[in-house]
Amino acid sequence: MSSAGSPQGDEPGERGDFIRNLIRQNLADGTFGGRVQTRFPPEPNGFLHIGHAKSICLNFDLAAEFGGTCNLRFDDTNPETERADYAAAIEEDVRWLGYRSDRGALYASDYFDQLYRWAEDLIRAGLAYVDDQDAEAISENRGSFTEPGADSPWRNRTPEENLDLFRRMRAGEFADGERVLRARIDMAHENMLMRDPVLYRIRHRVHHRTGDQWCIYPTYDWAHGQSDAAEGVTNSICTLEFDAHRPLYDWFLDHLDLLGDRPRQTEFARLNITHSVLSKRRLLQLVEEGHVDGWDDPRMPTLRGLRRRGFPPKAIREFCRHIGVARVDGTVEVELLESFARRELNQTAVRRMAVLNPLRLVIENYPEGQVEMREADNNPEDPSAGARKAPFSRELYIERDDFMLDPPAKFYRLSPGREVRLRSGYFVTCTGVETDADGNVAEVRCTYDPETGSGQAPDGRKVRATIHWVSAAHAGEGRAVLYERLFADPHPGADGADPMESLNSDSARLIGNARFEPAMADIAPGQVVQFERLGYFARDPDTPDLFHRTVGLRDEWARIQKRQSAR
RNA sequence: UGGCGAGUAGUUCAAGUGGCAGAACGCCUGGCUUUGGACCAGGAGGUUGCAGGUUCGAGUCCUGCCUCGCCAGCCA
Repeated sequence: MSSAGSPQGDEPGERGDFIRNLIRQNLADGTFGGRVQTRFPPEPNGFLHIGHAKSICLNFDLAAEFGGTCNLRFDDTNPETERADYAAAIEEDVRWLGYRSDRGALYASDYFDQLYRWAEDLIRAGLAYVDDQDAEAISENRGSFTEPGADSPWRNRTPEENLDLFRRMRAGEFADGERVLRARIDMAHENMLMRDPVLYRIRHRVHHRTGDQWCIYPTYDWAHGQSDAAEGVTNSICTLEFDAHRPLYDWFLDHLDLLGDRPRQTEFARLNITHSVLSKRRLLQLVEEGHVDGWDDPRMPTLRGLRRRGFPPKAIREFCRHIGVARVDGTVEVELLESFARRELNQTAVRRMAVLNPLRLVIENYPEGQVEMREADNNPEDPSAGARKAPFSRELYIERDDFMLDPPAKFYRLSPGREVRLRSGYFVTCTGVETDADGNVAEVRCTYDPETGSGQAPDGRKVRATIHWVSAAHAGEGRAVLYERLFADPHPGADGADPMESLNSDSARLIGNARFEPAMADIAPGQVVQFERLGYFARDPDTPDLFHRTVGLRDEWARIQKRQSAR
């Protein structure tokens, strides 16, 4: 079955994206002895977002599809920015997304000893040297895109001298920035990254795992490939900006004494989403400037934000599989993510009636004081979800939007003289309204047809609309937040603009006086429920009376209104 | 300015190694329905960045050009 456009297939021999094709080819020619091992390597210096999810899903799915393994490995080579609590949060988020690292959490810092030994090997081979130049001088002597760099005056030190100096660096004899260890490659190389890259820098800093054991720390380039090799990674998958690092990645591994195969780096395009930003810097700015309530604000594209918002992990996984991988930068429409949330939630979320903007409805011919329990399916898509009972009485609340005194064309809901169905209740016909001093509709009057309790009229007459309701005397009260796009512009910051300029000032609208049917009490903290006809809402984990709108239902009437007003 | 990477419906991706340019989301029509939801059926939407060339035949191969992204941290 599926091939084009649905890369989630795991049938061998099926065509797919360039990464899967590569792995299949490796498998066929025995490159890694039939092994497939990947890794997800975040730096523990912030929270994971939907862009990371793409990488997580790719790496773990690849391993699962080809019978391999995938590890979570923290790239913790820079003690200045990293923290243990970030690492813990990342582990939690990966688990929440639905993946388990095959060997628990691994750390680049676990390889500091091995990395150090490899560095000494390189020095002994005359391929690395200690440079006394400061950062500014190194930068100046690197040259430019069009001009070659200049050799450091310390480039030709003997291996003995380099070894001595490097050991003294490690022993703490020098201050931060006083010396670095550099690879001895080619200061005129057309790839700037090959112009004697820095391997170690001095940082007298406490590391969140190794404490004060080290005062020299490996750079990303020196640590990454070797960490991959150390743990047996076959396919090291990273984003496009590391493309230029690949020759370096290979150079190091080619000049070291490895136990196993040389891992292979492959790059793919990172994810962008419309009406959002994903750079760490912008996300941090949103939090620090108070545009959102924190890293787990439901408007944030962080996994914690999406979780609080009610996005099911499965929907995120399916989304990531659907968008596939390529080497072209692009921006996915946020509507696609939402459509995956709807698809999943439609199958799994229980239904409840909630009225967000209450309008009193009085049924004139329904006996005062009478209450009957109406049965309603928990989920029409899933009979095994059972049913609940909702109290029905003479005075109800309906949605203010479901009534119009003077209805325009194509408005099928309640209006004077018109009959509609109350969901899981009876047919009612509007007989009139009560208005307040300002002439606003304060209450709608109607009569009900006791013969329509089955949902159908015995005489076969039809109604065009079914609306939701709650019994006024039995309703619970609560609050709901309606979210819109955080950024009004689909591409915030495009053409050099400041993304913050397009912040949507109305991205969170609080509804303070929503009314719920009593069975809303069954909804657990964090659980997502469908408010019938309105959308999916997640009960806040900490504030039980608060619901976050995950995503609305498709709204045909809203679309008609939009079209009419556009005319 | 040098190097590398990339250009296929609005968007994201497909289209063994030259053989009828497709899917999903979005949009439009219709059907069905106790959610104007879901579901079902259909439709619109393409000069495959541009210009040449090779070939019976080019999204795919060749040449030139254009546009976009990344690279001059002791960040990752």
